[in-house]
Amino acid sequence: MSELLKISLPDGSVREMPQGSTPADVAAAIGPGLAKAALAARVDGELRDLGRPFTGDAELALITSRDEEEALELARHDYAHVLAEAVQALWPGTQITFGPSTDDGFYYDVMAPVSREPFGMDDLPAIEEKMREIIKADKPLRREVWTRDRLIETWKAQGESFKAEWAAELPDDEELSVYWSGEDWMDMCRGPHLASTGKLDPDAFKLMRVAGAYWRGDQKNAQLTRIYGTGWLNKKQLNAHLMRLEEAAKRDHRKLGREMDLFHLQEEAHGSVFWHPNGYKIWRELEAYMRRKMDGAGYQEIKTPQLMDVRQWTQSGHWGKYAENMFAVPDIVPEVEELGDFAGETGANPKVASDAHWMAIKPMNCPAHVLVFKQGITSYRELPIRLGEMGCCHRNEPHGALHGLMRVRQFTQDDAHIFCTESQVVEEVRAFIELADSVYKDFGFTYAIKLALRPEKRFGSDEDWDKAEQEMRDAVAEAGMANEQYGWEELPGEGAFYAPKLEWHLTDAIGRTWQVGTIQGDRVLPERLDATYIGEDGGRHRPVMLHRAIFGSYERFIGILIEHFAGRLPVWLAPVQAVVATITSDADGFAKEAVAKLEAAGIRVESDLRNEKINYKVREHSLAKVPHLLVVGKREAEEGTVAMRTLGEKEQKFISLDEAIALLKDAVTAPDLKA
RNA sequence: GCUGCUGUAGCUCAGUGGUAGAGCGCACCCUUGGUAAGGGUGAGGUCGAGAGUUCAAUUCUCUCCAGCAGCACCA
Repeated sequence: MSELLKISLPDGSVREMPQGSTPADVAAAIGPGLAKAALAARVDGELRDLGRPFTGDAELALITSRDEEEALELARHDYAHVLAEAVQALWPGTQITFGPSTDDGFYYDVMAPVSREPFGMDDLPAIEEKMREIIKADKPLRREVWTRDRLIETWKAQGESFKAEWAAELPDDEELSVYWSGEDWMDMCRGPHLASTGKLDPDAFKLMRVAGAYWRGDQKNAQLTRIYGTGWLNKKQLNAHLMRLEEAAKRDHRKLGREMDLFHLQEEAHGSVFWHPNGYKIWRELEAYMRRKMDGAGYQEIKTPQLMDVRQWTQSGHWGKYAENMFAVPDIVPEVEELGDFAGETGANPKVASDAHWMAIKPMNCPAHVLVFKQGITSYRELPIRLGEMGCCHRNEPHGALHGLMRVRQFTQDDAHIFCTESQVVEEVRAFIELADSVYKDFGFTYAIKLALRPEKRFGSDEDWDKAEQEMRDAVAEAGMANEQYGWEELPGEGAFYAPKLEWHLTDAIGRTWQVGTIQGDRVLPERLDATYIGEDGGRHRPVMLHRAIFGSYERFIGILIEHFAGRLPVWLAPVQAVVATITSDADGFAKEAVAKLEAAGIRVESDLRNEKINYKVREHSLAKVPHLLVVGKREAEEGTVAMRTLGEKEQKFISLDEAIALLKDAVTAPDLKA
């Protein structure tokens, strides 16, 4: 009976181990270093505890802190358990419910005992201290399999009504396990866990905040307190994370937008941006840039209606699927008496007749682009047709999702749709990949390309999806980007319901990623809206429609730029590219002359003739992130020179006004216009 | 949309059951100063909106709105 188990390792070797062995035993057999470093095991592809015996021959991979993703996940899950243990140790009678890991940490939902108020921020330091004690005690974490009845009874006996309820509802086919922390605390958990609490770094976590949560996310249920923490493998990682948060706060585009007077938001139009002159200068510069890029790439710009009859949206399928996120408008002229209080100050709603005919504000541009394509008869000889639009769209986003420029209700896309034949798809996608690459490089971004594959709920046959996905792969391969350098990755299940989606994820200056560009091959909408072209054979054919964008939305892209550059935009985008500041009023005349010349040279320049000291002016314009400051005093006025101070540089240049103009003219040139 | 927190001057924030304060900014005056804050004076607020409790509400209660954090969502 005591046959040896065959355990295959990632290097291809096979180790024979006695029955009842655990991954920990294998680690020990390989070497003491590995035994110490091992955190968990992957057994036949499933993450397991080190101490859980093999049930037969198995493939084993040992997880160490070098497997960062798994190690972090394990550590965060363990921090969550330690958090729960700490809270119960401090306040016996606290009920625990559920505590998973999150993107950068963990949380646990708990319910304070009746004897005290719900937990608040003030309680966090004490909980952290207790957590450190538990970690330092290095309590072994031991798995046991229990019967359902025993679980339920134990929880009931401990007054843990939530856990008892949950235990009763766990699926039948699942082995029910508990984990002991030492001998005095246990929690029901599927695992896996680290071997002991001591595997966690007591200085690599921090409790961040508390928030309310309902049991099972349902507001009819009891209200719990969710305690959030961030957790890492070591203190260095934690500090880096905290630094990132601090740095991100400094770069927050909402804060910088106010300080730099770029835009504002207010409740009467929440989710829609009021662009100020400075902010709109950035927008116009970007728009002009994108027009040049798209004109150069064979796109034709169009402009389509903001409002279309609801029946058009019904036909395209949007009304059925997204009506609740669309804005609809009754197609009526309000009569004066119907306006009632609406015309006054109380703000009551206008009356809408029950038989009003409804229009909807466009949430996207594609149906209108198909309608443009469908005008007249198109020959295959005209394809591909690339229709672009700086399309202003409205989506009624969930209110809790709105966030500065990043998530808005009104936005403008650098949108375009390419109508082409089946055989042109790969080449069009490849050309787009290169266009996108040239744009992101102009802004200094690195990026990853990912392919979002078919979702569960989808239109079309599996063969169609096979083909559509392969087209995208082929195009990326032909562009030479299906590799690690371009972060190439496929994301199963994340595509749109009608098509796979290539996505561009930019990495910003502090390592965050932003999904901006996308291209999707769509065969559904041309079908629904009956778009056709005449083929070589004289018959009607369905074009493929490629939806694509590079910035995504102007609003969001500007937000990303502000955060990426921390407000110090490249000179060609800076709202104010130079300020001429005087030292004394003797130089006012020369300053005005300099401003006039700079303006004539196409530079966005302002003068600062205020009765202030030069120190004050330097400080103010530096804080305003003006890239170039031209200081003129009596001496410069007499000599026709300027003292040019560039943001971020210590040295200033003493040069003639003409030299300064030449330097600035070069500095403000958009990257695509540089030689 | 869900949960928690927040809403006081243009901005950042303090404060109070008897209708409010600071710093910065702004205006005016003095100062003409050579590279990150010169000095003085002054203006500026229906304390998010509505209702309730109260002799009295910016303050307490409720409802709504918006913002922030997280979650869910993102064609």
